[in-house]
Amino acid sequence: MSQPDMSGWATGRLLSTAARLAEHAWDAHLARWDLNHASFAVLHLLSGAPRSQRELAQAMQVEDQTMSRVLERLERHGHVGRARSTTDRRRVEVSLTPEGRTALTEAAADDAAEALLGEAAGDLPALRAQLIGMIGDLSARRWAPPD
Amino acid sequence: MSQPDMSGWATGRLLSTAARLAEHAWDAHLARWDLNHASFAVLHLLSGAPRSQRELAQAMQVEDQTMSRVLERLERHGHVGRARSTTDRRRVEVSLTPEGRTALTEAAADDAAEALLGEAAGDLPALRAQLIGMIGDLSARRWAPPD
DNA sequence: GTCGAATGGTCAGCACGCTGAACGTCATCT
DNA sequence: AGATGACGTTCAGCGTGCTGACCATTCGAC
Repeated sequence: MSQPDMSGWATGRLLSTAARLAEHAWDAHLARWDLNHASFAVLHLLSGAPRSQRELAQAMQVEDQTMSRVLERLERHGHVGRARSTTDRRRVEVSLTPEGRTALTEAAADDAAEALLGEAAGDLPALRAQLIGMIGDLSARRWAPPD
Repeated sequence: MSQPDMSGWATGRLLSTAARLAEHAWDAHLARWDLNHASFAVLHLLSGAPRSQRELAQAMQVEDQTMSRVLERLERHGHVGRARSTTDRRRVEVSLTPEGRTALTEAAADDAAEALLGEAAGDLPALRAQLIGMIGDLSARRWAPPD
């Protein structure tokens, strides 16, 4: 089957398409544990210590509202617990449940998706370096200080 | 402001984040014409000749249902017209309206987003080549023949 | 102490992606 | 011609992302 010619595509479209395909492959792998690309990354962030929702949102470069719903889903599936902080009752402390920790460990163990991307990308380290540089640049522009 | 350390991020997460940031910058530019990254790409595909919805979906590497709704929105804003084909009444022929063509021309004229990505990415041609290779590989796996 | 601003989360609503299921239309085979 | 299957589109529903608006809590200035 012939691939469409992508040489004329805008770079943004290439990025979105590649991201979608990567997410799809990853989600297929993570579905076993009722996880997906977003929630898995959150579990990973929580593996060290509990965090507030805003901390998680910032670490994921996502808006608070988005994180709120991802966590709602994670809680619904029993992967995390949420409890209002006792010292600051505005904050919600999010922590891994034992089930969440197990799921994280198992899902991270055979990371088929990362291996897949390794094959698909010619030079994975170079790609990662490019993406990291790009994210740094674009997110600095987006949340630029009102100078 | 210190960037979070992304060296530990999964590659899929890097891709998604970079794509989201690129889409955001692009959408901000296209909002003037009631367009966004998805609908703009569709207009571009239609600039040559009218197409059926399925053709558009395949060209965009997207499911039919998704394309259906993007087109519904484009029609609502007057950028495209949709008409049942006379030769095959299952098909819907999508064509640019004059307003759509004007919007496409204007939006494509000063493509601020592509320039932005050019700055953000160190080596844009290399990045594009990597992404194109990756999309080819991943989409072949996804829609692999039932061998 | 009180008032107002800043902070942390949530709700409502939109858009793009996906899956699964339905619908009308064509094409083919008998 | 009638049944069967393939095709093109849409509907229902979910998930992640966004924006804008709202609520409760805390902190600071007075």
